[in-house]
Amino acid sequence: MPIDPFDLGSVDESEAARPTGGIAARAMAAVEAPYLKKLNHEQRRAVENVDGPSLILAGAGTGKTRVLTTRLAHILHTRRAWPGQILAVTFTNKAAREMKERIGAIIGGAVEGMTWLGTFHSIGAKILRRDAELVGLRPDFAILDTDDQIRLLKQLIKADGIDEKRWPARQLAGEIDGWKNRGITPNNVSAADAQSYANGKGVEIYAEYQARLKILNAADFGDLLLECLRLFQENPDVLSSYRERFKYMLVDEYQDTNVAQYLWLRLLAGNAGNIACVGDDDQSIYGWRGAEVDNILRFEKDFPGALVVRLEENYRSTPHILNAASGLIAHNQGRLGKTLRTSETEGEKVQVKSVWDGEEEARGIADDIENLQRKDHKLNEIAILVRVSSLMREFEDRFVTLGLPYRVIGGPRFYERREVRDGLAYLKVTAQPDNDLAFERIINTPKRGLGNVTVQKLHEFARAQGISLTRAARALVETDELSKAARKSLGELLDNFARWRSLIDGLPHTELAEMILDESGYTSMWQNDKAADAQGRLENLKELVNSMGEFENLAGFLEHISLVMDVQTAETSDMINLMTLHSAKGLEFDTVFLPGWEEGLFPHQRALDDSGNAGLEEERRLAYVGITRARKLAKISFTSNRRIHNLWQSAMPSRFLDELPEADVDIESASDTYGGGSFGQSRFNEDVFEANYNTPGWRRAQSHQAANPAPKSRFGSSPVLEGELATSEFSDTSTYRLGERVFHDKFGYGAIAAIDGNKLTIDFEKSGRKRVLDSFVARH
DNA sequence: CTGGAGGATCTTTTT
DNA sequence: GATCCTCCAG
Repeated sequence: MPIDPFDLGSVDESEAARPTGGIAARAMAAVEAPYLKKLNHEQRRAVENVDGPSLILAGAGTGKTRVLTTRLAHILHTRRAWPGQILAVTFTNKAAREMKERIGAIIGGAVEGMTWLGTFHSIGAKILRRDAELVGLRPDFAILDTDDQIRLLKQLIKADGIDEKRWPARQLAGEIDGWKNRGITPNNVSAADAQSYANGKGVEIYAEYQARLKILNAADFGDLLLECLRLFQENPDVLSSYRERFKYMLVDEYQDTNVAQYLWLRLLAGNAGNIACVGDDDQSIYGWRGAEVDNILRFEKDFPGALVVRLEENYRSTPHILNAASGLIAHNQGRLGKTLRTSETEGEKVQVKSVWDGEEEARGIADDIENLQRKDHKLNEIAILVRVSSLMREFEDRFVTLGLPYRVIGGPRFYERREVRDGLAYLKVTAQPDNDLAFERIINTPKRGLGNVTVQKLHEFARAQGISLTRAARALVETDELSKAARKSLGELLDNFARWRSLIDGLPHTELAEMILDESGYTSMWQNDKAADAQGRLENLKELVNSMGEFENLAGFLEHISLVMDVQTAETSDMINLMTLHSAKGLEFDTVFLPGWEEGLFPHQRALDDSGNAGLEEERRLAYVGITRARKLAKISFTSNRRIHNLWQSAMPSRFLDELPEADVDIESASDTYGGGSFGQSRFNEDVFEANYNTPGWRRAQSHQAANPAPKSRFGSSPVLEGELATSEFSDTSTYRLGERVFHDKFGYGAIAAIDGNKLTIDFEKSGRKRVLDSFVARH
């Protein structure tokens, strides 16, 4: 509800007088603005201390967004700044959108004046466009996405004679992104970093790549920040104009900032900046894409005298859920430390359940959901949070079988689908004739006889002449350089583009888009495709054209989609929510299922291998994020057997399970984790096991286990039968004796505690009691 | 230049 | 299991 008595929407920003937060205004504010009444003591401190740097540590469910938006409203209300003088940055478009909506709800129309509210990248792009020439670009530069980036790098790698098999472009793209995230230009890549790709050649290509971008008049996502930094550093006058403009700065999710963003913020904030950063070090889960938890841990050093407010009153979860999450996260070393509390007293314990395999896990969770549904639990209020998206499949299969409605959040995004990207490429070439990457994408899609040979010739010519591909094509069509067929085909394509281009101003852009897709043959390409998904692709193309309707013209649409890759969906029907732990951050549900808590999967082996203890701590934060999404009930499960890449692996319970405080956890004893069950047996055969025990992951897990023997687990002690192979090829009675010491490839050394036919129960020294087949152990 | 076969690979995800 | 990529025969 708009409550602003000053009607900021009508204030004329151009008038000479600037709001100074004068005595009168402050006095009015002191009369206790209504929006302040809804806040608790800590929140109020965070809102009212608007001058000077402050760090707001907002634990999960402590009203972070409310504080952020109220603080903004407070600045406006007390007339300390105009809407256009506040810089407010978020990470995602979704967050920016939400913030805008919520501020709008407090201050009304004045939110439209907040022109500097947006993501780091969109604000970076805006700043760059204003002074593009100063960094060697034109104001209409194109923004490349990851796909374009990789295709461009491939060309450079090939041109440099590097074996692309050995050194994939994707890897170099990752390295370059990493450098850009850390604010590193080609000139100051460290020697050690440089070695990581093609014996140091990576840096040369990085430099070539930057040069190419300038020629193409393009910037990638990293450049939107990195080039901004250069702009500020090389042009003090530009920097100071922005410093003067931004009276107040707000940063959301500060724990996710990377070095480049950090430098960007510091430059803009200056020494005495009124900068407020909101974040939670315990929810930093994006280290793998450059986020530096260190930024938040170091805040007080960076901004001496900063006010630090901890929001610890949790309004979301029950005490057991909070305690379980707190107990878990307490195992991390590098944290600022917060203790969440709640005034609630009731609630169920966190449940932990052990199951045989992924199928049983999905079945169990689906059963639970049906039971909840009978008790009128909304499906919308249920979420399943998985570590990796490949785990979603089992659940989807089960839900489809049962007819339970569900939605996948995250997942492959609309603008990343092939057909949408192709369609966009046609539009881009029409609007931006020199967009080489877009042109190359569709030059032979649909097939029109313009293959590698032709494209290579165009490239050579374009490079030699220093012109773009379409210009090169235009020139070569007039000559005999190309084969007759290619010449004809290319000529037609160019004529088409010229015609479409001439219609840009004459035809509504949605109609033009339809025309382009039809006349280029792109639509019929999919119409003639017999593949099952062709129909869906055609619908996506329609949707693409539809979505253009909201924009004024083609150029405006293209600018929007290069920065906003997500599509806002107004999904209202009642469905189960299925997503990765990463995309769950910021959301909350009454009931949350957390499947797949197994060593190697969660914590993920790759995180441990790549980043060691830091990786482990990030995984633990991810677990913390998962548990704290739940308001009333959290159900964790793990399997004994997991199929990964179509290979069966036996799994150990996640170490995180042992880190949950016992008092807050209920262990649901394994229904049928081993032996005798009606399922599971037939899935195993010796081949699978052979394969299993030889995978790299397996060996890795073993060496890891040997290096850090896990403490005896409350969960690991339930016996697990390794492969139910009780068939004729094994003797019925084992030749082993009770008490004999044996060695098992996976579990290590142990003593035989019981013998049942060819099944042995063994007390392993490192992994507790297991049931295994005698053929998997050796006498020691 | 095209299409199909065979091979390698496979966290997380935003902009 | 699925996808993406390369290689080779037509």
